[in-house]
Amino acid sequence: MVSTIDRKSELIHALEDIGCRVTGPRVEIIQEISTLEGSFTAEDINTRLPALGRATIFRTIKLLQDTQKLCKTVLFDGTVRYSLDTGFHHHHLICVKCGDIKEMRSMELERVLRVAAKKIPDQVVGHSLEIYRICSNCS
Amino acid sequence: MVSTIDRKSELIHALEDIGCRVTGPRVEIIQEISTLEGSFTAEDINTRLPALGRATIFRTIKLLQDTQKLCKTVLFDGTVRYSLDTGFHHHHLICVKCGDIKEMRSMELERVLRVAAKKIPDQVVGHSLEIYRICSNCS
DNA sequence: GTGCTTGCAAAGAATTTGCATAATT
DNA sequence: AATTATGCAAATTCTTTGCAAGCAC
Repeated sequence: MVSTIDRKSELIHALEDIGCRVTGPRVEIIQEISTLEGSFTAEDINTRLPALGRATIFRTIKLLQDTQKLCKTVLFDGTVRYSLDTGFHHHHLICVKCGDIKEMRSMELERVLRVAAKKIPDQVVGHSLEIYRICSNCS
Repeated sequence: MVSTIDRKSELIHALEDIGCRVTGPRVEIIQEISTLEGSFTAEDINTRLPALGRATIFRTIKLLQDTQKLCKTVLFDGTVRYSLDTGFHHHHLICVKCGDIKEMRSMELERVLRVAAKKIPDQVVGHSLEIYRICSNCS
């Protein structure tokens, strides 16, 4: 299990690595993201950090996506949510009630997807798979 | 192969079935959708039928979704595209260059997905799978 | 000090809604 | 004739941008 502190410094270092300054607002946003267990929306951060400008929140989220540490997911209804990213290829378990997103990996699924890709005449460049569920909090 | 005419009357009947009137604007929109081979955006229809109000286009598209004959897909970049729907469970083959969407079905994939779902402790209510490719027009 | 960042407000883009008018059944 | 549908324009929602002032390095 990764601690909040570890996640926080990992994200801060990731920003530094792409040449960003470590500023107060950015640290505050990273703090919130690290504390949140599941996925979140830009609005979630805005609500928790009302002193920050929305633009800063969107800009920081974008930077974190650039570091590959944050993953953007557009849900079936068009809602945009973000979740921490391990950096490995993975799929999402999405709760249809609260929108929470968890990562999921399965070698078996990947294998079948590779086989399926071979049957497609065009060049396959990737895939995304979302499994919809009702999470334990919501059921 | 389904003809444009068949698709058109199928969509018109589908609207009638949910208690909608068959109006000029709706028929025009259905005509365009039936003629288009792949997927399309609301803007595509608006461009082809500039005499119609945008609101009418969005409202008609929504009605067609209600009939289950039209499928809404939100792409990785947030773009919204629509495509004709067979009504059966299926997945999407999406071209990363032009956004074109084709339906795809695979018993093998479904089987593996069912097995994967059983391993998830929560109640799984569905899934969606998109395979990204470069279509023959774009490659 | 220099240049990257911030917050505000304004601009955008996409979609929805209210309402008077027009068309369908 | 009774209702539903349309088109326009205004309102929404979410996100981005321009810019002067404020920080990090």
